[in-house]
Amino acid sequence: MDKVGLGGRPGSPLFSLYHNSQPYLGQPPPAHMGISPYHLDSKAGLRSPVYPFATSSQYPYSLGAADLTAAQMAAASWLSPNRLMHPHPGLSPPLTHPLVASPKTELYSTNNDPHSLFPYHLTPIGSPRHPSMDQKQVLGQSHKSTIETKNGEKKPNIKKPLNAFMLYMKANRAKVGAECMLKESAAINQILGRKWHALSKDEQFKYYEIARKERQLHMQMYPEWNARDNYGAMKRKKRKKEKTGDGANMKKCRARYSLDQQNQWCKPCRLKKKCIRYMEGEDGDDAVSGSGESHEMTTDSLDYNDVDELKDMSLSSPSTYLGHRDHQMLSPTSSPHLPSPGPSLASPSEPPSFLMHSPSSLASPLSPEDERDQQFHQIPQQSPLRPPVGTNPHDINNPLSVNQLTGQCTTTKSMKVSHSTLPDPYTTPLCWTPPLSQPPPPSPH
DNA sequence: CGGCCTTTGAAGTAA
DNA sequence: TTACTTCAAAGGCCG
Repeated sequence: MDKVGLGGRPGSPLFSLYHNSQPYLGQPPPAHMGISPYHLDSKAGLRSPVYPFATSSQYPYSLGAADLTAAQMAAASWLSPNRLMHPHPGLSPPLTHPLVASPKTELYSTNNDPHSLFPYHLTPIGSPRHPSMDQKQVLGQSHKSTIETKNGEKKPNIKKPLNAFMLYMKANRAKVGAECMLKESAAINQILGRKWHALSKDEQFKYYEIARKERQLHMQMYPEWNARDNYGAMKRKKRKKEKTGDGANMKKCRARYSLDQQNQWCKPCRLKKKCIRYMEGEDGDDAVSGSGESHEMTTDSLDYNDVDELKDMSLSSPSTYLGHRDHQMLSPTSSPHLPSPGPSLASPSEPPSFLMHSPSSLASPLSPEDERDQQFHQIPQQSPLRPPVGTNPHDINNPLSVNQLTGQCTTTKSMKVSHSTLPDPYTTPLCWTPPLSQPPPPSPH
C-alpha cells in the first residue's frame, strides 16, 4: 500500500501526516517543510545559487502566497486541512484540481481542458483499473517511448509521478520565466528553488498534498510500476560510456579509504562527508565529477592546495560550497528558518538574514579537525556580510561574475549559460539587487 | 540529436 | 540505518 509513499515511511512527513489522528490544522507541517531555506540536505549540503540573480531577496515580486493565482488561492482554500486529512482521500467528493482549474497555470499542461476535473475522484482508492486516456494525460504519460529493462525487454516508459516541487515548478515556470525574461530552465529553476523555500508552509503543503495524490493515482493506474523500472536506464548508458573511457578505474575517496580514514579523502569530499569527485591516481589529477556525470570540474588539472580547492568547490557546484558539517552548526535559533514572506523579504535591496550569516560564524566548539575544515571553507565565506557564493556578481568565485571595470558578465567553463539570455544584474531590476556595500574581493584577473 | 544544466523530493541502491 | 544516486520537468545550449 505504501509502495509509492502514500502514507509515507515512518518518520517521513507523509507518514506523520497520514498516521496522525489529529488534523493538520495547527500542526507542524511535514518536517521538510519546516526547514530553513538552506535546509539540511544529505545529498547536496547547503545549497546556494549559481546564477547570481537567483536569490529570493532579489525578486521584488512577493514570495509565497502572493505568487499563486487567485484561482490557485481559491483552490488552496479548498484544500483545507480537514479535507486533506480525510481518512479516505479517494472517496472524497469530486473536486476541481486546484491548479488545472486555473487556465493561467500550466500545471498538467498535457491536459488541454482547463475545466478538467481533479483526477483523483475518478478512481476510488482500492479499486485499481485500467487508466483512462484522460488519466494518463493528467499524469503526463504518453507512453510513446519505451525503456529497456535490465533484462533487455522493452517496456512502455512510465514516468515517475511528479513530486511537490516539480508540480510547483510546472505551475510557475512560465510566470517566472516571463517576469525575469529568462528562457533557460536551469536559471528559472534556481529562482523557483528560492521561491519554493520562501513559500509558506501552508503553500508548500498544498503541493505536497497534490503530489501525494498524484502518487496515489499513479499507483492505481500503474500498480505494477516501480520506480526501479526507470532507474538506471540512463545510468546504464552512461556506465557503458564510462567503462570505455578513462573513468573506468576511478574510485571515490570513500571507497578508496573508507569512513575511518577520512583524513585520506580529498578535502571537498571530507567536508561534504561524501565524495564529490572521483580521484584517479595518487596525485589527484584528472578529478572528475562525483556523481559520475553531474559535477563538472572547472579547472583542467586540479592541484590539491587549498586555494585551488576553494576555487573548485565554489565553482563546481552550488551544493559544494559548504560542508555538511555547516548544517549541523546551524542552531535552531540561529539558523535561517523559512523566511515568512514578510519583513525579511520586504526590502529587496537587502539580502535576507539567512544570506547575511556565515555559517562558520555560527559555529560551536570545534575539534581541531573541524577547525581545519572551517578555516578551509571560511575563506570563500570571509565576511559575515558576504552572501553565499553565486549571489554576488563581483564574487570571483561566482561563475557568473561581473567584471568591475567593464561591467560585463563573465563566466567560467562550467557555466554553459548564454549571457545573452540572462538578465544583466544591473539593468534588470526585476531580477537583480544592487551589490552589497561590502567591497568586493580583488579580482585575480 | 543526446546530454548538460539547475532545482527539490521520492525512492532505489550500496555500504 | 545511513549515505548516496537517479529520475521526474523544462528548454536553451553545446559538441
